[in-house]
Amino acid sequence: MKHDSHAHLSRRERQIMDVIYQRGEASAQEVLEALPSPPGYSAVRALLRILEEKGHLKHREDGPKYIFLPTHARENAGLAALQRVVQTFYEGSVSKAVAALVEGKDTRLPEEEVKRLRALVRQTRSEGR
Amino acid sequence: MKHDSHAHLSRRERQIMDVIYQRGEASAQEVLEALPSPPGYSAVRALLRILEEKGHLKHREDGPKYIFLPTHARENAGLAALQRVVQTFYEGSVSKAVAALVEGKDTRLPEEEVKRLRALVRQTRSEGR
DNA sequence: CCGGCTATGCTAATTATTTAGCACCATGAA
DNA sequence: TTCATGGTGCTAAATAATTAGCATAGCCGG
Repeated sequence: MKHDSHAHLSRRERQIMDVIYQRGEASAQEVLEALPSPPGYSAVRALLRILEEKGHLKHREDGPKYIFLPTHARENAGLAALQRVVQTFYEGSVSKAVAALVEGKDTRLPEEEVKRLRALVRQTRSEGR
Repeated sequence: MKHDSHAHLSRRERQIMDVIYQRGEASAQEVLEALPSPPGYSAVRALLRILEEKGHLKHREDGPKYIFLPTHARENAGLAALQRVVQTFYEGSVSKAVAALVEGKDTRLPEEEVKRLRALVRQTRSEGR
């Protein structure tokens, strides 16, 4: 488990990665619009370039412009983030974290979600699956 | 959903908050030891003071020294962090996030955890609990 | 062709973060 | 008492992050 990216990214870098993960991919313009207290356009592009140099982003060209996307698949990055949270706030206990999510005051889950959860847990095998 | 603390903390600040959340509370010395590529002692204390000014930490005195602890209870901070991750990486779907956690390759859950999960989900009611 | 628009790359300046250093206070041992 | 130890606060310097500005290239409409 090497990529604790979040630990070494700067604030803006993190914000930008979050935007891109959330959308899947984004142009400089789109990133700009999604940033809190957005800086100038060139600032965003500089950061995007840096993130690409550091290996967190790559881009494809769409006509004249660059569309940026993460080099590490969303699933992996998401899992890493989740595990980090579980580690930091829930003593490494997945069930405590899930409990918080499910019972949390802001989380009224739609019926559909609850169904999925039940199905999920039913299938779960313990250590030697 | 106000406290998206992580979005506006600097790198070191975040690292320190993580250490303190993980341990519950800590002295400057303990924080220092837990930090990755640890700086000098005064650096740590400066950061602790700043975090206290910003309202993220408070301290109590234990003999001559300060023991720092978070102002926002672990549960709240943890839930906020979880929700942020769910939002960023799983399109807001709790069940997708849980699926990742439970099926993730690094997560072989101990039997005990699985039991708790099952119990949890059994009790879960959907939107109007 | 030429000007306006929208991209990009790069550099330099500004601003924020991070750090070390020094002065000070309390305690306990010689 | 006197000094070593281990804590604190504050300030200024070093380093890193963030930003704006300017030069350039492609494309489209007049």
